[in-house]
Amino acid sequence: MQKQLDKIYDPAKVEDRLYKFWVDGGYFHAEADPEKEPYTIVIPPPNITGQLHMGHALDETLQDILIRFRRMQGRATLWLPGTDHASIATEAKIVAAMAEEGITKEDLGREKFLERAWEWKRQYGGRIVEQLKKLGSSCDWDRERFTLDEGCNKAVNEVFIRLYEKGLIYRGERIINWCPTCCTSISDAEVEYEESDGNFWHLRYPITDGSGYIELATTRPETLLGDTAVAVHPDDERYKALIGKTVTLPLVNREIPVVADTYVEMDFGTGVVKITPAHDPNDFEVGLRHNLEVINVMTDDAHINEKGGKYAGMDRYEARKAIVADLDEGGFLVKVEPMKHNVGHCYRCNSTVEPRVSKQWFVKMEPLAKPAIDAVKKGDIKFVPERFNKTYFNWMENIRDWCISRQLWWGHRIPAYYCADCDEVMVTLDAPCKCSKCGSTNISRDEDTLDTWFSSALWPFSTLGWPDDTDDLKYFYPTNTLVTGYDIIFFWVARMIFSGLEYTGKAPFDTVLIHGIVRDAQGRKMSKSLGNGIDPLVEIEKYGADALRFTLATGNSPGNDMRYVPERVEASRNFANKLWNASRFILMNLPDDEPAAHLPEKLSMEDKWVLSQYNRLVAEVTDNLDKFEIGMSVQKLYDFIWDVFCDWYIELCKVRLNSEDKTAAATARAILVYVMTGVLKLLHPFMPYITEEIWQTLPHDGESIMVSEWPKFTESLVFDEDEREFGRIMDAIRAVRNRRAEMNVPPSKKAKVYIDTVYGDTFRKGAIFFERLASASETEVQEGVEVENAVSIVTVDAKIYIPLGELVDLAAERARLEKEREAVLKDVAFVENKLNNPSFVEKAPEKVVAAQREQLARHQEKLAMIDERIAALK
RNA sequence: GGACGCUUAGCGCAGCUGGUAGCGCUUCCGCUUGACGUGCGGGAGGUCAGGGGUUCGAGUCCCUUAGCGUCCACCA
Repeated sequence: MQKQLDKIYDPAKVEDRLYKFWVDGGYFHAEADPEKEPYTIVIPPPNITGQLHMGHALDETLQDILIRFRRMQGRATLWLPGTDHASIATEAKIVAAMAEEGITKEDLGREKFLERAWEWKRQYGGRIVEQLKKLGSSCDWDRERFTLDEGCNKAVNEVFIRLYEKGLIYRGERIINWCPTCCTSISDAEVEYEESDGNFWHLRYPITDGSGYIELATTRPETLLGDTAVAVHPDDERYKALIGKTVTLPLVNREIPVVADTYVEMDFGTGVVKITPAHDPNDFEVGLRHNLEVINVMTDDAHINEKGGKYAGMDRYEARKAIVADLDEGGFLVKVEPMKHNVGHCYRCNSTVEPRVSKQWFVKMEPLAKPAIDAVKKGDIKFVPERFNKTYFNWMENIRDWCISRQLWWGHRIPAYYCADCDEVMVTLDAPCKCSKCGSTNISRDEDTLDTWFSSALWPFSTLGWPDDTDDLKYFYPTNTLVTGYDIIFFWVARMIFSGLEYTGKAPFDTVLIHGIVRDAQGRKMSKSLGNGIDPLVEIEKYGADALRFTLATGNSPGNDMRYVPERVEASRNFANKLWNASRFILMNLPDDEPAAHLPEKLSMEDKWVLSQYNRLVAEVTDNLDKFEIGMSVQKLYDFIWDVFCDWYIELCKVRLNSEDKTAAATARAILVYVMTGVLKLLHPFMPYITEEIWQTLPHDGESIMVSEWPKFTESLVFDEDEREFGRIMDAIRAVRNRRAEMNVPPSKKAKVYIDTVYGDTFRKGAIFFERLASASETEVQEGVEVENAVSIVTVDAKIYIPLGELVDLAAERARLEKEREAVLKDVAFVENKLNNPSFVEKAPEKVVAAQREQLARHQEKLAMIDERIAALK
């Protein structure tokens, strides 16, 4: 059987086949195993409406790296996947689709609408899941969940009822953010503020007793219709006399009081504020303090309602125009001042949000926030990087009650029932057949559903069976790492933390690994409107999933944004190809009956060198992954594989592989397979496909690399002395190459290399490599040897001569040596300077001082050799 | 108004607990070297944004200034 691989790695031929192999093998599936330590990640469930984008690709890649790493370490590893019902986004899509057919939600009715929504979910909800698979994500698909499935619904109801009974969920009339397009309330977190150009309309309201006017200013003149007071600061001398009097509201002719409230800033505007309790959160508070009437003047779709008199029926902006015109005409408009101010927009549809009073359900946050803050303070939960603690604290410490009811149908329906006769509110799991208070059967269920994030907040435990005390919950919960972007800390992470603590008594995870967003090559956010998004699936098709993953994992540090530069994916693709060809080389040299990776008894200097380097790599990569330093670990793998293994070790091995010495060749093969196998394992979490494909082709034990054992650092495989020894050879080879390149000698022009060194044994062992790697025709190692008419090269360890015949120019040789001497002198001076500084020697750690002394000795040795050589040339 | 981040080679980025600056791409020179030209060898390119401080020693810690960016709050 001749093992043959293509010259170029073609991911398309490999990926789907291997993914199927993994799924069929059940390697992604996790079971509670008391013998093992669990490791759990729950996926941030992507919206069913979504398409895979680079943000997902990054998020999934990081998770899969951690998951595959821990799985190979022997942990019972669960990556729990699923999707989010995304109430607003999904409902909006379905409503839009229906609009094309000319039907509305109301036409269909709730039940029919939901049927349609589920049908839509069945059709499109699976799309994103299939896309996740393309990345190579090793999720346990047997446990796939949906935030609106039965289990999640059970958890949601349980939580709602418990919190209600505890008094932490309440229903009340409060100012909420209303999206007139989505026609629902949204939470504070769902409002995005954007600075925009507006006007500051200065108005004057006549004082009812005829004594004049009071001037004030507003950015939303249409809310005048709902004004129920005018406020001034109690200490404001200008207006003290007016407090307690009334003014007559222009256009409306309502008599409203002038109240004193410290909320008013005397220095801002005229120091007078019109108070519209129904349409501004601050005004609402003022209204409560002064017992003001609350007049809601707007409809659900932001038109003026019947309370607005002649303006009723107008859109809010039409009304604004009309009112301003009427005010002007009536002499109530003093001036219009252009002004920039922040306007809130719905994070889903970007409509301008309308603050308004509405009867909604809220979660009382203060008692929940406190333990959630403590959990992070105590270190039960760690943010990586740590700076996000601050973001989190800042939000949690200033949090307001969470508006959780939504005027939507697609979502978890609120388990509250109302008696039409006595207004009793009943919050229960099962619909009551009669009122618990008056016995009436005239009962109806709350029409509203819950904020999507209410169910997402329970995700780490609802997916494991909570509220039932299941075996899975006991074993896999609390989960370990949560991986997500900083843009979602408030929406999701914070809410999972207080939810987990409140309902399960445990922090839902111990670490939150935060990543940034993936931007385009120019650093712009990828967006639909800009059309600058890069489709991960297209990239996978072009370069392979491994290359994409590798790119996203490289040069990326936690919490920071990154740019997606096409050249980088190419570099990753090239790296995959490099690895592929290295394995191709090894395979070409392997007999059919080659045993799986093992270490032979008798190792050469270069074997020990590479094993040492490899072994250190194992330690470092493992350590980096333990600390979530993913970018660093991947960089080290890249450097080792390309530089140490391919450019050096494979080249070195060619000598033995081609020699007559069968034992030597076998040793080289064994080390090649050993290191390659180990490196494939270390690389597997980052590049799962190619590593599996190669691993399967190489001699191996076990079914799949993904369930093979993660390499362990082995003390006995550190060979300091051999590393040092081989380092001398490498230095010398590099010096020879360097000199030849400098002199423009083509590799085809070979010449004998003479080496004068005190490290005779080392250089005799390494002599052959000068032929392989430094264009030597033959190599002679001899202490004190001197060669006439040769190019000379000095390293710290050796003087090297290459008789290059007509190319040798002794004057140039001398000049070059003089130049080199200058450079070494500088090095000597630099180190000497340090060592001559008494406070350095005194205060610096011994290790550092010793290292500097050694450094100096090396510089001096080199200097001495250069001097000798210069003397000889004279 | 508050908080945070970034500023390192032409470009994109690393740089962990402070000890004479690294990677990829680009660029220049050379190479049909029996794994790979998606490659090999060699080179050029940086007063680590400015200023101050701590320290024997700072890209790395502290203060400060500037530019860019993000988040939170929000004065009607």
